[in-house]
Amino acid sequence: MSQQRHGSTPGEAGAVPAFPDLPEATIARLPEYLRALHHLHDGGSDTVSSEGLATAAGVNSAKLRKDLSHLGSYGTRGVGYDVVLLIDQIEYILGLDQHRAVCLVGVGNLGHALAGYDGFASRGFRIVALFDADDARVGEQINGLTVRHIDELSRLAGEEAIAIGVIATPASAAQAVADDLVAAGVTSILNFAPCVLSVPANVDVRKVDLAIELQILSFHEHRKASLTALPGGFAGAGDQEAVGS
Amino acid sequence: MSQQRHGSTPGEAGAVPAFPDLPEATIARLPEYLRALHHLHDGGSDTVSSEGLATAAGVNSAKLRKDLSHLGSYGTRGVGYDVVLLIDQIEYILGLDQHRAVCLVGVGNLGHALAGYDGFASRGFRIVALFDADDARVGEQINGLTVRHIDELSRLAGEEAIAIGVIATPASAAQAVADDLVAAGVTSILNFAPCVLSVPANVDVRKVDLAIELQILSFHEHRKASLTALPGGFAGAGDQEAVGS
DNA sequence: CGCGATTTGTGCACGCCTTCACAAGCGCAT
DNA sequence: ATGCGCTTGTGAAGGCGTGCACAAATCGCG
Repeated sequence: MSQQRHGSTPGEAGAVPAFPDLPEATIARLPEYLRALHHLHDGGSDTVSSEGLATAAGVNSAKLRKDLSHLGSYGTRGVGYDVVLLIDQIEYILGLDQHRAVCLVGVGNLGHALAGYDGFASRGFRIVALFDADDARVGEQINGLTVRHIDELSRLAGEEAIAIGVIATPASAAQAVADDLVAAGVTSILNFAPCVLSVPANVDVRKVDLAIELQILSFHEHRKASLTALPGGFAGAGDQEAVGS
Repeated sequence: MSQQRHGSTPGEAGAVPAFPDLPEATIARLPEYLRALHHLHDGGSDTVSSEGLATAAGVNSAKLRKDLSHLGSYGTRGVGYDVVLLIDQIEYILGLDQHRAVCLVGVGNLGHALAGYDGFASRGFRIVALFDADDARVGEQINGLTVRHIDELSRLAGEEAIAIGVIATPASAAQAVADDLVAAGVTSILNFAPCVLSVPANVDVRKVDLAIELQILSFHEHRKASLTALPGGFAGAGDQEAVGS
């Protein structure tokens, strides 16, 4: 869905290049397919039908087939998809065959958990550095990494190419950190701070706001509650509808 | 955005009810507007134009106006929107005026951080209970709450109505926990476990998978890398968009 | 009181995404 | 070899969301 905008591709007409420009919606689902495929692989499956994989990934089978068709014909009619082949293919498209270095800025409550989160390492992402602006936290050891001061970020960038930066700071510090990351050559940012970041067009930003998810659920709770309430009449508590004229 | 499906509304033709059924895309943006509005309010603004609010929320102004128009006419032409009025209105729609009890299951690495996350409390969500299946963790004090065993969930449900459950367990345990939550009367679930949950139609599930976000960023990194290796060389990068804030 | 500046609310067109439905292709049994 | 059943891949239709462009409405000022 609408994450922050990223650079539109120039209208270059590549004829089925090594990189088909997949619909954004498809890209967002590929990791889900990948997870389901790994699960099937662990369960001993060699092949899987679109119906089976769709169920495992929680989507419609037609959608899944169309998604996969975008990255080429890797299925066999009458049989299904080769699990291993499809895993390799999706991992290639997602660029997971290359281990991307991730750095994490902000080792507070959330950042601390992210630094130790198994789900990153188990899917090929290696956190190579932790940063914080708080001197009290600098030097702390987390999961085998030492927290460094944010000012050292630019120096680290010279030593190791960092592709992805994760921001887990308070909102007030996030923009400055983003600027630092961009200056250090980072071109992808995962932002957990509840604020809008301004970055150059060539930098991708994805935002995860935990509270927003709860608020969306809250809306649905509110909606469901208003439905179970008696349908006829009584417009509930919110009677602050000032009638204009 | 395709989160897990939730119950379709019966085709009842309510004429501008107290609850306009907003487009899902709009709902997902309302919390963002709300955050921007609070920020403006703290800054002393009484009114704000659609252009100003749109910039603060990182969206198009036409989109913002259309979103807000769905919940009624709360703006004044030639002037803008009354910040406080709009805050109240959005909070009402999102059901944030009612404090919803949240319980959290799984006090591991991530769950621990979530239990102490300020962003929940500061936006009206109160975590009232923590659960875990690991006896070694039961009894632990986190942020003033005692971790209880998952089996006590049903008993707590009798005492206090829990609207929202947060699952922060490993994927292998998530479905069983979801079943327990549903049995306890929970009708909204926020799932951090990387798996698909199966729940009754009247239960809403939203999923947050941190690793998926990284994988999507990885894709774009891969894409960008394959573009720079292309003909015209160097696609102009450095046009930072100036956003005063 | 009237006029111009300003901003909201929205009709409309466009594009993306989803879903259906089916032809094309593949393997297997006979 | 041939036909049958199964599954993929895709054309087409419909729905949803976005963004433009403009009419309607309001305020301030002379």
